[in-house]
Amino acid sequence: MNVAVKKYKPGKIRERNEELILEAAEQEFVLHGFKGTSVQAIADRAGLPKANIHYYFKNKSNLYSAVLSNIIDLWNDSLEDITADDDPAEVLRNVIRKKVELSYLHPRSSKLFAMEIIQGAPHIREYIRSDMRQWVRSKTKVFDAWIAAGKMDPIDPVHLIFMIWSTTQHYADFETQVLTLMNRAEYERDDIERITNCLVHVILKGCGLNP
Amino acid sequence: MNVAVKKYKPGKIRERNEELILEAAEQEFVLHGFKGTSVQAIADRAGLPKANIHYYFKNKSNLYSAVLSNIIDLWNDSLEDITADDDPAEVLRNVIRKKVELSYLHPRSSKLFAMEIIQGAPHIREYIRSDMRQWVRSKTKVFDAWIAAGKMDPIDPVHLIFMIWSTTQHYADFETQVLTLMNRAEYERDDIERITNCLVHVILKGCGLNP
DNA sequence: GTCTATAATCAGATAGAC
DNA sequence: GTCTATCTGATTATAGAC
Repeated sequence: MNVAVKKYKPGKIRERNEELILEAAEQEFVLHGFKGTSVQAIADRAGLPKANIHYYFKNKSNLYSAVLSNIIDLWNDSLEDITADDDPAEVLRNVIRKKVELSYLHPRSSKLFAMEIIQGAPHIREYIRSDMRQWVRSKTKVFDAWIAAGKMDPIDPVHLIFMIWSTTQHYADFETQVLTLMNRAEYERDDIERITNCLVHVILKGCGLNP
Repeated sequence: MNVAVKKYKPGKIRERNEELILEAAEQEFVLHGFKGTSVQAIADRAGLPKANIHYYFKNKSNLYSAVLSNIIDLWNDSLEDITADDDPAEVLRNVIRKKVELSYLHPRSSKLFAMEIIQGAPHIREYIRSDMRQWVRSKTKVFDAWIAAGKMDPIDPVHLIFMIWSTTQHYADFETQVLTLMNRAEYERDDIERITNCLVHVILKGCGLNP
């Protein structure tokens, strides 16, 4: 039997408060950037005294890194297990659908990640240089195999990946502009379906695949 | 004869200093956002005392608006004069080329505009709602005419425009990520050519046009 | 674990000498 | 037009009572 069982819900408060703070922090960081966000504003949004933020996360920089780390985990599981034997059309269809879905469900995550990159990626430079580069390398190999096998047009795999990222994340990052230009208050399920179909059509057909 | 001619280069200093300040401000705003940027940092970068910034531009908000206004002017001249009689393939080729070129030549402008939108477009909401929406409306009519004439696949024109914007501006906004993943220090002329050709191929072919 | 009070620093903006 | 000095308020972070 676990000894901790006798203690009164030991990590429960901590877990809940950390969650509250991370959520509030993400919102504030998206609205005002890292430097522009005050710890006070995060505390107010989380409904906690400012000092508690410093109690749970040593300082603003640590908190920001924690938020970014959560985001990277959330967006990391796509295209995970493809091989040269898979059907490229089906793989691309699934990736595009998944990315549009993520943009729909977690626009704020995408926005904060985008802001970090736009500002020169000062906090995640190393992640891009190592993990992300490794990931891209392994995927491009599969694309190259498909091209060599004549399964798709010879599109540079790296730029194809950029194209999928940019077109799908655009609906999260530029949400404000997109919705205003479409004269809508927020995305509906229908919109997501239409966007996905549109992107799948253009990108797959553009790669010489059957949409 | 102009009376001002007798005065000692009246607007010269003002013009030069305003230019210096706008340039420095754009750099700082991209790096730290509106709230995160201090007037002192802009002054330091411009090589002027802080008080001069307030002399030329009433306050930080005015300066920021001036920078954004410059950016909008710079990016505004594309797709300006297309008609239903034009060849869609040629128009799209030119637009993509022009947008990639702008991203190459003025990445900072694109970045700052992107940050403003990501943060909810607090300073340019009205511009998007009026001028930009009007512009999109007029262009979609041309696309619709092309589709009705069977000149291209029935791709929703609005999403096609978003696709062109997102894929081209990605190379400016996500410059840090793109260059790191491509293992390069900066874009070369060759890269720009390759990127343009790749985007032209996929998008045009994806729309049922001849790349 | 929680939160008030406070220290030390930095921000935007302006007055006023030059 | 230029720039130093300064006001006022906000900022991060911490100390210490509860």
